[in-house]
Amino acid sequence: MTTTYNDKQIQIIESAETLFAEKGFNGTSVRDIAEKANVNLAMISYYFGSKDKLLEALFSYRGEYLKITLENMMGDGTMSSMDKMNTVIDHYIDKVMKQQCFSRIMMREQVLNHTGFTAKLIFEMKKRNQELISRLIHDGQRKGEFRKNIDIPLMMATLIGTANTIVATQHYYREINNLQTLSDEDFQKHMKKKLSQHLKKLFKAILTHEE
Amino acid sequence: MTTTYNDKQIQIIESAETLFAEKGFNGTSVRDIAEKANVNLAMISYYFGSKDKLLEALFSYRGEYLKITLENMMGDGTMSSMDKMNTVIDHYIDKVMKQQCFSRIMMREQVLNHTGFTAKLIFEMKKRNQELISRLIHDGQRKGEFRKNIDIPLMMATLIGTANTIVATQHYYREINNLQTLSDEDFQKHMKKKLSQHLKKLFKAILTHEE
Amino acid sequence: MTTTYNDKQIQIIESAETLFAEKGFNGTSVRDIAEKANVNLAMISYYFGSKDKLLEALFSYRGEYLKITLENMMGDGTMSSMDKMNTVIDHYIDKVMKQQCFSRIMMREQVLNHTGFTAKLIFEMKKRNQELISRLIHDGQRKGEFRKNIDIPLMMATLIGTANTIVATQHYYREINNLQTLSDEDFQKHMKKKLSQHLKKLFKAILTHEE
Amino acid sequence: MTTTYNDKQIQIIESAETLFAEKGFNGTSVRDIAEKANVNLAMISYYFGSKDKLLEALFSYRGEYLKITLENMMGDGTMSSMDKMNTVIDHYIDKVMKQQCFSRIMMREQVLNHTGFTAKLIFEMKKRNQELISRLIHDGQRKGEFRKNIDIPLMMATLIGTANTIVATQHYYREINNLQTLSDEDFQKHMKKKLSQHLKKLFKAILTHEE
DNA sequence: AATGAATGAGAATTCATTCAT
DNA sequence: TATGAATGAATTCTCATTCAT
Repeated sequence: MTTTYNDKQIQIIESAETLFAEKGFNGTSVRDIAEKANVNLAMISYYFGSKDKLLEALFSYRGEYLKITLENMMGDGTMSSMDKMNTVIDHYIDKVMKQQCFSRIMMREQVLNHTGFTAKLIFEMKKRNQELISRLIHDGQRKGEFRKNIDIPLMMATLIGTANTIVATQHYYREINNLQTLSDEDFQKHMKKKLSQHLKKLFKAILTHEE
Repeated sequence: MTTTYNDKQIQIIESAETLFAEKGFNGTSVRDIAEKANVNLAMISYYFGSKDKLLEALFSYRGEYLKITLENMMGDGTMSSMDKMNTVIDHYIDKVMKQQCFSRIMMREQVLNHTGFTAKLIFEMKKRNQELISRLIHDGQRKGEFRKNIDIPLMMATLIGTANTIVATQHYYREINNLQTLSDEDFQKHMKKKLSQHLKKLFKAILTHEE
Repeated sequence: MTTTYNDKQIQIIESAETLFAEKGFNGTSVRDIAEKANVNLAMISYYFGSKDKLLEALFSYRGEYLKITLENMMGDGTMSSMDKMNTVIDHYIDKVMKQQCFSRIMMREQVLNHTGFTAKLIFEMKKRNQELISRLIHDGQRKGEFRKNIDIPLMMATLIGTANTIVATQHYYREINNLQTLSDEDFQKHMKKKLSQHLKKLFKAILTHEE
Repeated sequence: MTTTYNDKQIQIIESAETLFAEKGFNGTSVRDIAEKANVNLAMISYYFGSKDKLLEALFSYRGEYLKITLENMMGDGTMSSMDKMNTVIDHYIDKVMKQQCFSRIMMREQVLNHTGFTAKLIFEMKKRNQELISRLIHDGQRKGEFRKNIDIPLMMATLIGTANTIVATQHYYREINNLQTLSDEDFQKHMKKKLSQHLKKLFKAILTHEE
């Protein structure tokens, strides 16, 4: 099922990713991509058929991430549900930060009235995540760790919305907190830690505090 | 400073808004806008100079909202800081839900590496909001209502990210919660109430709970 | 129903006609047409929407011919059926020779497995002509002028096939008959006369001779 | 002189023939042909050099037909000239019907202002046929079977034009005569018989009737 | 002998904008 | 003030062909 891409194709996909993140899908021309990827213009059609199909390829290239490790963890009897949730949070943050470009693209694309392949893919990712989280939460509720009446979609929106917003506007965050002196790497670490603490705190409040 | 627009111009701006929200800025052609607004194609260039300038016009048309009422409230000595914060939350939710199209556009545009007018405008909105919130929080801290060490940008990211994400993906929310039978209006009310409760709970946790 | 075209449009249509006749529809680029018509490349899309639509326009521009005069003649009680048929023949030859380019295009296009507008238009022309002829023939049969058992489609194929083939290969005809010394105009006249005599003779044989 | 083609080449040529007949030469891409022939794309260039050369190959592959049997018949002293002519007619019909695709292609290509190989080939075929027919007719005239003053090119145009037109538009013919219930094979036989009768009748009229 | 990968040239079309009126 | 007509530039994509292997 999972397509594998050769070096040239990956080169193209990753160049496209950067550009789509910077200028949007429609704002990026196939010419731009060819130039950035250092390949012949026609090669993009040759390999992917069309610009749309290239976007699809990008989604299947990036879409696989995350799944497996989390699903393994779910059955672990030694971890508390809250620990599991915190692991999920860290995994999600990790993903968003590792795939910043792709996250931007997804964030943008999900807002449009898409009907195509990507819309379906985004929907499926969402659903899969939703199901994972639901199971986790219901487990926690059964064990008495989590309170009843949790609005999962809202909770997810907080996870996704907060992480993506802060990453998308990280230069504001850096400026406001006077972190320009930090190296890029250190800043990323710093932001990641802060974001992790913040979201864990929020989730604790959502999952355990009585009204 | 604030430009006023005539009927034709507003017609154009609002048509553009809907289309930009649906199909993105680059995905919308000036022709589309002219058609939707029922005006002559050339009139758009005539009135706004260019498509970019039209986007700017949209931002200044929609950007004004919110400011004043909140600024008046700030000085009010009879309200607790938490009440004020809750009012801000409701105001923001209100804005996002009333201006769903515009919110989508902003969400999309803020992600791009813009260098133009809109980037500046978005930055200024953000800054103004940030300052408002900062004042409010520092007041609360001074009065002992709020705890120390609050990461304001992260908190803002949660407000903005959660609200926009849930609005942008409201059809998922509706489906998952089996709310298709509600009228559109009732669904909006329902979502708004839930979102308000959710965010207020989160803010309470952020602002008052000890680690 | 009948669209009217402005000067620019006619200029484009007629340039396209010549080129389509010379090099075929697919062998002609929009660029070629624009050049020949001395108009901007984009104007063709502007006026006709697409190359296909331009072909349609050509067909409706040229397709009207012939109809009316013949239909008037049909009711004429003073003419014999054979006279009427001879008039039809002359009209058809006239049309093919006046619209040589268009005739070539039709001849080519009718051979393809078209499914679009032009196929429908050709079919309708054929049908209309067929009906006209059928009425004429049945009249003649009722009056005892024509014999029974006439295969009308075959007869039509002879009319259409002979006229178009001779026109399409007129340079052979000219060469073989050593008519290069004639002026173009005189040659056309000559060919027309010969073709007319030939077809009338054939039709007389078809319509009146006993087996 | 006559090239022989190996299996792969014939596979390619015949696939090309079908496609050229369906969609025209310019409407058919080398990719289409490779796909239909189930061969590698590059093999077409490899074997034939270019698309144009492939068309030439098709013409020499199909062009040989007919010649020999007819030339043998010419010298036969036992047949009347009219019998010979009828044999030629049947042979031609046979050829057009057996090589329907190729006939369509020839019909289309002869209409274009070609200057290349195919134009020459078509011209030579025409000339050869013309000469054959001329000899036959002059024989008949010498023997008193045929009348004087026969316009051979016009007569040929009737043979070629009628046969090709009826074959190219056979679905009309079938529909109009309500022959949809016949099997394809039976319909072909029916059409062939009718066409043969029709043309023989016409030729008799041309060749023998006094004005 | 055969082919997968690659490409330059050119295809049709759409775009935002301009300009004469 | 408003607009129909027009256009240069850029878009995506397809094409026949080549070439290293």
